[in-house]
Amino acid sequence: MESATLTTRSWLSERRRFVEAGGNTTHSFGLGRMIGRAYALLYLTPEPMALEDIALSLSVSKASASIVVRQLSSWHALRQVWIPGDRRDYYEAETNFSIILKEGIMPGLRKKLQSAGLQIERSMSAESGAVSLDCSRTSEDDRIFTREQRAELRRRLKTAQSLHRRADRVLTSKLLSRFL
Amino acid sequence: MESATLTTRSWLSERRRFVEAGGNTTHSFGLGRMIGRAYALLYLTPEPMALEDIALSLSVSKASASIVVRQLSSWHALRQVWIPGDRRDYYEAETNFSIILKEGIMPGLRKKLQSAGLQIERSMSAESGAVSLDCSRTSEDDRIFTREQRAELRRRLKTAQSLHRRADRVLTSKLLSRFL
DNA sequence: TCCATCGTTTAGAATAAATTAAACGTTCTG
DNA sequence: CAGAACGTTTAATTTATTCTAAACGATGGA
Repeated sequence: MESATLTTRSWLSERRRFVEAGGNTTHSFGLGRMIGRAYALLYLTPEPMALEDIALSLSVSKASASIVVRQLSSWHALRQVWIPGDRRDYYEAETNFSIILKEGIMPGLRKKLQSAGLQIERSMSAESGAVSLDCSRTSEDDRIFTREQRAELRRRLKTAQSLHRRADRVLTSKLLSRFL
Repeated sequence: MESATLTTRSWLSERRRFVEAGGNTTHSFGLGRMIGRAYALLYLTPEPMALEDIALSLSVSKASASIVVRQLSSWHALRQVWIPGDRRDYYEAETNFSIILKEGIMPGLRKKLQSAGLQIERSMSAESGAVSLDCSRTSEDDRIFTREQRAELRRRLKTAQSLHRRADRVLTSKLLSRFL
């Protein structure tokens, strides 16, 4: 064992920078900063970490750590590890990104898209059900649409629906997973 | 022209619901609520709208409308329309989603990914540059990594880098655009 | 030129989100 | 059984974001 086992402090400060960069990345994607910081930390920590270690390393309360760990776990981005003779919960990063993508992120995305798709369908049936009247405009809020405009509306709703379907298909298919 | 030109109020309230749903969707994707509301409004409005119309329809100030319109324009999600004899700026929705995706969203995503990729590279060179020492631990903050752990770190950084590259390739390639 | 009408900027207020300390329930240990 | 060590929940605070009103510069008539 002549060659060595202690990394210099420079590497540790580099890891800190990595952690902050992870936080900035997730934050810029609208996911909050803690998520990226926690995952990045565990990604660059070869041994499992206990909740308190995580909290200390990130300089946040145990409560925050608890929440972020739960979030990451629900995305399959973290795996819980039990260490015999230790009551604490240990976590390590799931390093297989396609698992995180397939099991964690994609389902979440699909769920969000689904509610959008529902609204599109509702609007489509509302549009086709909308009775056209010639007179009796009851308020200023009412608006006139020509026949051509109504046709355009229908066209747009159809386009939106087809986009939605294709997006869902992309998320469902293994195609994207294969690439990532 | 016996058949008619005035949609009932029910359609207009449906449009309002569509607008709110759009807002909720973009909000759930971390983009803020106004973006989705504004785009949805213009998407379901066949004629171009002036800034103030948008503000009134969404019940927000002209300042907010101005900001959100600029944002959407930068994504190529809105097109500016000039109406002769009218000083105001009119906007209409870009209904070709692949343009929005290719010109507006993808470049933004790539830019965000790029800064993450930069950090990965920096960490890789820091890791390989990290000198191993046997003694002279200077502070509690220093940590021991075994040779195996350092190898694992390198492996993980490489994995992250390759994921990053593939993600960038997916965003760059026409593949995704073809599907959407 | 002067006034009215735009769209934008900005500083401050309102709103939403993240974070924490403290209380709580559980589980292990002595 | 009592106490300590966990992780979670909650209510309150802090922080960040979003939104607005007012001021501003620019542009186009009168």
